Amino acid sequence: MRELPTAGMVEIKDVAREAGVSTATVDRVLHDRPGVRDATMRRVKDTIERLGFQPHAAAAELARGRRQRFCFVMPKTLNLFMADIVEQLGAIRRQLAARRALIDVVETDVFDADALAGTLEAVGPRYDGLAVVALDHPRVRIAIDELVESGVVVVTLVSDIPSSRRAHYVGVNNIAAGRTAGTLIGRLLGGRAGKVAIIAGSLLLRDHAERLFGVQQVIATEYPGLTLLPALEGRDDDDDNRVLVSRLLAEHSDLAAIYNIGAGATGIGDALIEARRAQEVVFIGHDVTPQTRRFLIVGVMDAVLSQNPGREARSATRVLLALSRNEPIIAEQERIDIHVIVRDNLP
Amino acid sequence: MRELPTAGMVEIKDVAREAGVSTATVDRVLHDRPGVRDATMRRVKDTIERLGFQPHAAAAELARGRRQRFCFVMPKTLNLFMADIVEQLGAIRRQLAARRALIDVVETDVFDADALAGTLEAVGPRYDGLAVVALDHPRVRIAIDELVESGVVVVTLVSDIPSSRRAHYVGVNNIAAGRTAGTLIGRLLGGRAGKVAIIAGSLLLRDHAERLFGVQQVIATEYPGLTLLPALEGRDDDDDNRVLVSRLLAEHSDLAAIYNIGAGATGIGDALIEARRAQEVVFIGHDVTPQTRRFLIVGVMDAVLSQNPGREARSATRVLLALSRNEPIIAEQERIDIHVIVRDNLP
DNA sequence: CTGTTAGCGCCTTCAT
DNA sequence: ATGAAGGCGCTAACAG
Repeated sequence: MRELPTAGMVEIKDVAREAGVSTATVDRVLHDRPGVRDATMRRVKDTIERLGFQPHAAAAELARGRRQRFCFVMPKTLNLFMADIVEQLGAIRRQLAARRALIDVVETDVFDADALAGTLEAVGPRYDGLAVVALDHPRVRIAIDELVESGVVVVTLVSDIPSSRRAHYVGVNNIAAGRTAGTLIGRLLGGRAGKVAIIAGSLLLRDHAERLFGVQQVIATEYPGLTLLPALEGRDDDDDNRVLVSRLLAEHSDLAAIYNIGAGATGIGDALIEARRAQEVVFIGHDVTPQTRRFLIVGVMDAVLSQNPGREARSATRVLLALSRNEPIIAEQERIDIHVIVRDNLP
Repeated sequence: MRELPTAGMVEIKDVAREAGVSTATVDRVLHDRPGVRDATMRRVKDTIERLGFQPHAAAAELARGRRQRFCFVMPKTLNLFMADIVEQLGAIRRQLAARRALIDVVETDVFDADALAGTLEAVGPRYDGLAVVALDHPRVRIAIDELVESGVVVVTLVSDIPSSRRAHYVGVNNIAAGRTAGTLIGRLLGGRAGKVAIIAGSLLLRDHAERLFGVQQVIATEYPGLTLLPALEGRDDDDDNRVLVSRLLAEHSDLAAIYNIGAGATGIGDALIEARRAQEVVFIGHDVTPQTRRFLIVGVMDAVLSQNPGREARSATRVLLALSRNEPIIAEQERIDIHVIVRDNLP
């Protein structure tokens, strides 16, 4: 059993006394503020090290008395996944109130680059930090970069713009998600040959495009028996998807699998059931919703790839808080991973 | 865009003034402390509600000035997964120092009920909270219950004792994990018939026993073409496992799948490779380690079920902190879920 | 039952 | 370049 020294009992005044300076000087050294001779600085740093001094976080937070404002810029038409994030933000808001930080949510048309960029320009400057579901478009990138330039912390959420100067991306690696879907399809078909259909919401969205890229990679190179049909876009809409899939099923008697890249799983599942081919066709999609949950249980869907909306909301908030206070973030803690959900590990 | 009121600016003294009482009384009401007339209490609660008062967490923490000590009771012989948890605790320790809490780690023989119970009795009373990798044995349960009785917060970690009075269990639903393994095996075999072997570490461990139960449930009821061989115990040891699997492969030419419930994947994988049946036999195990990672990439393993050690360590810490301060925990945030990892979504 | 008051440990003017 | 002193908002001990 390891007995730690009664750590954390050391306070600034202890350091000050030991180093023969005032607490103000220790504070200056602690935060790399100017106005301290090099020699003094070194001496203070040494004693901090020697005594193992750790500033008391609560005391610092209280004394600083800063308040911060964050804004989440979300899609105007919330699908279930996005709605879930917004709902979680409600709970988070309460916690943040106790830390004197607040979050607003604004909704905008994320498919319209001008609208999105306009929103960012309009609301951004009023906040210390922004989380944005980003459309990867030059106009949006510029708006983000300008906010960053003016000192606003920006994180991208769910969909990234890697070329922008955003501080952090909260979301999964979507190429890996697509690859995972590809591998699952290949393995679940167990060598069977046939056609694989991909339904996306919109390939303008970077997350959808990346998933498509990933699944194509795997199917094309690892499963020569499978033929990828051209990706279809159903705007994440149940009705559109139902029509698309009904047509697919009619045209391809050897359709072996469907990968739904975005939302609108209900339309696809219903079309499969209607055609009585729900059991024979492998169907993989994203996000656990009441619909996909039911489809998994009855065997219409075979696997759902998911990211935890609550975790993403909390991660974005933590990152925003930390970065706007110039504190470091723990990368490992903020990694969002892809879940593979089957009937038996549904949350 | 929703404009929130400049929330959180309300302080205790505002509430006090509005309610016509002193700050001390507000504080009493806030914490349900005795010594307040019913009428006053109601009045204060109303104004708190009306003003939307939220106590400033940092100020409260500073004023209270409590320090807490926690202890993690871990297995003496650390497998990679447990070692990972301990390593993460090192990082967490630093964060906790800033909150004036500290954690010790003690290692003990968790397979020996007397030793484990003895350790709990010996070290427990010195701490505000304990996280225990628990062996489900009456002696251990009693030790835990007595600690709880004396006011120590106890959480079980990775392996639970549901019948004990522990405040919380940090870990996955192992029956669900076993069921997930069963479904993956069944689906990956795609209707092929054959035998399924289960290798456990020790069925005395509740987590192993539960996984076994789960996998048996699914295979027996959903995949009649598959025959479950009696579970073998390899003490999570590579050498033992290698011998067991070599023998299995020799005896059963129709061995279709292996589910490794505990550690020691290397021995199993090596035996499969040696027998040149690595590709044909479906091999599923637990926990991402350098070994299982390599097996996944080269196709010896088909899927790994995993729980994130860092997340579990942090969750246990958060829960201990919250409960020992009489704060609520956010269940959803503390849920540990089972990850299905294939080659393409390796972290 | 209720109010007064002195901190908690750090940060931040304002002097020196 | 350095120090002294007053708060930050809440809690707890002590009066009344």
